[in-house]
Amino acid sequence: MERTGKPTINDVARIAGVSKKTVSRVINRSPLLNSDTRAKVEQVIADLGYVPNVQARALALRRNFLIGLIHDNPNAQMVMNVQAGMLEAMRDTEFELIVRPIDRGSSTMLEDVRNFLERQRLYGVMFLPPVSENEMVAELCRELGIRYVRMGSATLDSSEHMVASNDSEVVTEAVNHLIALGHRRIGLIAGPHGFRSARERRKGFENALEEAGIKLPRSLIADGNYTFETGLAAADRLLDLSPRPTAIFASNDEMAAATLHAARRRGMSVPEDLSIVGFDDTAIASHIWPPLTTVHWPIISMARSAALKLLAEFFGDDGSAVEEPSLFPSTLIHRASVAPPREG
Amino acid sequence: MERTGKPTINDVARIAGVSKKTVSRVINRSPLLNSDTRAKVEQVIADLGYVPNVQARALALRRNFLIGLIHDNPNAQMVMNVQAGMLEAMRDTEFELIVRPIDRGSSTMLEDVRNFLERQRLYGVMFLPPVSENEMVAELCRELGIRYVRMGSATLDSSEHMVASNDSEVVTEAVNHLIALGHRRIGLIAGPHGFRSARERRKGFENALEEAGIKLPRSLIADGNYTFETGLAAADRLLDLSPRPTAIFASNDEMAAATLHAARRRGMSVPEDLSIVGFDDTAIASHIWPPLTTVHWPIISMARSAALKLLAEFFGDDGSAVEEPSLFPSTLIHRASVAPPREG
DNA sequence: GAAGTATCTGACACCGGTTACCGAATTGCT
DNA sequence: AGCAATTCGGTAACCGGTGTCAGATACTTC
Repeated sequence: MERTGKPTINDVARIAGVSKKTVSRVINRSPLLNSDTRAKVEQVIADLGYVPNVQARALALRRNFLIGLIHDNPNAQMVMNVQAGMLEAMRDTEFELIVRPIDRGSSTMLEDVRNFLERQRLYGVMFLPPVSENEMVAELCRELGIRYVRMGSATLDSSEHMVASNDSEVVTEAVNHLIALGHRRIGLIAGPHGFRSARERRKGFENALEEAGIKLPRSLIADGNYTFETGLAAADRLLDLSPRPTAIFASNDEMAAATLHAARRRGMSVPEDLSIVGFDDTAIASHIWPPLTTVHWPIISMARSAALKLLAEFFGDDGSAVEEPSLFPSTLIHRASVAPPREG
Repeated sequence: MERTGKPTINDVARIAGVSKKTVSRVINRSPLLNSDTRAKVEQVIADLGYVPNVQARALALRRNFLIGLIHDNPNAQMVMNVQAGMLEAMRDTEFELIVRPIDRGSSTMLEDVRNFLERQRLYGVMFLPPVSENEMVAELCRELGIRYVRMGSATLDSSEHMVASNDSEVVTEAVNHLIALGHRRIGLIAGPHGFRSARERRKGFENALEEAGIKLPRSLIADGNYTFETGLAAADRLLDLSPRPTAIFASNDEMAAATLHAARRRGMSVPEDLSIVGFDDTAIASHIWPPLTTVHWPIISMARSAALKLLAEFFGDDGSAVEEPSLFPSTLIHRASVAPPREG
């Protein structure tokens, strides 16, 4: 009998002189197995170079060895960082990453997610903001019995299902810093209303001004969408004001970069004529000139931790011993885009 | 008998009063089927909301409905763009995207790729540079009988397996532009030696100078790694030269942005004191100030096209009728980072 | 030494599809 | 009408694993 293709569990069983069920037990590290038998089977597995068939396991277990990433995020750099963090956690495991962008606006969004989850039978899934802020997708995962973790800017779920940051407080800190330098007319470029992170950051901004007793004209708040283009429009609107703001806090780095772009386009110097603070600390923040003072959002760590939460059960044994953190404090990074206002 | 969970092919067959084989034929659009039968079965499928089980099909067909993306690329924005292009092509299909970064340096790289491909039984796989330039991975796909497409900066494979651009020529064009403006001392920040794209771009650079009869001191070429950090170091080295170059071509936008950063850090004006040209036209090129003159590399289109090549067979019927292009011309984008040298 | 118990191991059905093969039904042709 | 060719649909085996449960073996206990 010619042996073609890869060896299967049957080949292993036959050669080792045991049943395939026993081989299955070896693969799945079943505890109730005689160690001699185990050693014998493992030897055969090694000799043959046997690798269990993923598809067959998926069928029998009704579960794939795939981790999903569901997102609807306008910020490419951020998505990339999340992927990097997750892949780091999954490195050298048998898990793979499957990426699924969805359309937040679509009326079939929830159905799309459901179909995706039901079809793929993922081992676990991670949601990025803003989808992660949608309570219904979490509900859906619970209903389908799928492990999930949500990433967000506030705690929305229990620790095992959440990695969050403290956006509000750190923005307050950043704005306090501007105030301490003497800024009084401080503009805000807000994020999209649908994002919890946008609301948290705005809240942090308003808290700082309120604490300092600064009354903020409504016109100093401009709306953006977390994209460069909307940031540019918002910045232009703020810089057209008279008197101009002496500092602007943009709710993410893309829009902060756009603010810098807008300022320089009209011949202003940064930070002399305008101080700028961003949020995220993505690559662009340190790449542009002057490098941006911004809030470091530890997104790679968050993503890694999220993936580890999903895999915790698989790694088993110590499981809860090395509990992954759920709150990741953001920190203010001082760079060159902030200075005292020009004239006191 | 209680019906729990999702309906299976057996349920459909029973209710429609046909055998599961017939249902299977309907699903797989088998041509030899009575249209009445087909209609009846399709009706039942619709009523039940039946969806074929992906895992079972994967097992039986020895093939998954997954498209892989294998990359080892330092440029996050580029990888993101590729994903966007591929996902666009895969939108509304039953295919999903599975992402696999690998470690080019690793001695087990080829084994890693093989294991990945063998385990996952992908429908097709796409390789990004620089892995895509490795002839052995292509050989591997042929051996395993897996559809593949390589993305690169030169034609390395037959049309159905390749999407390529014309880096060399367009760089020549860009440098000719600098020469026409009067630049004579033009620096090059080269990409890593292992990248075909880096060699093509360098070749284009050297061709332009040669055609113009400009002899280039070796010191005007600095090595980079396509990352911002290495670009910064290379730019610093070039700007330390005396006399300084009046223009610098950086082999990608990241390094061009770093050059701008380095120049401004030492108080130089761009483009007055230094002209800069980049390559890729990623987001950062238009976001920084001044916006970069750069080469637009149509990577999203390339990626979309690559994915469509992989899926061509699946879409079937017209198949070769709408042949996807394989060569994607890059074009020079004129923005504000280039001007004539300061003094004639 | 017999009975009881804990520990392994194997037979068999099953996950939900597909393919091979075969028989039945329909159609075409003389 | 009779026979072959063609089309359609069904049965059974298979893809390569896992769950259930009973049987075999080893170890205690009295």
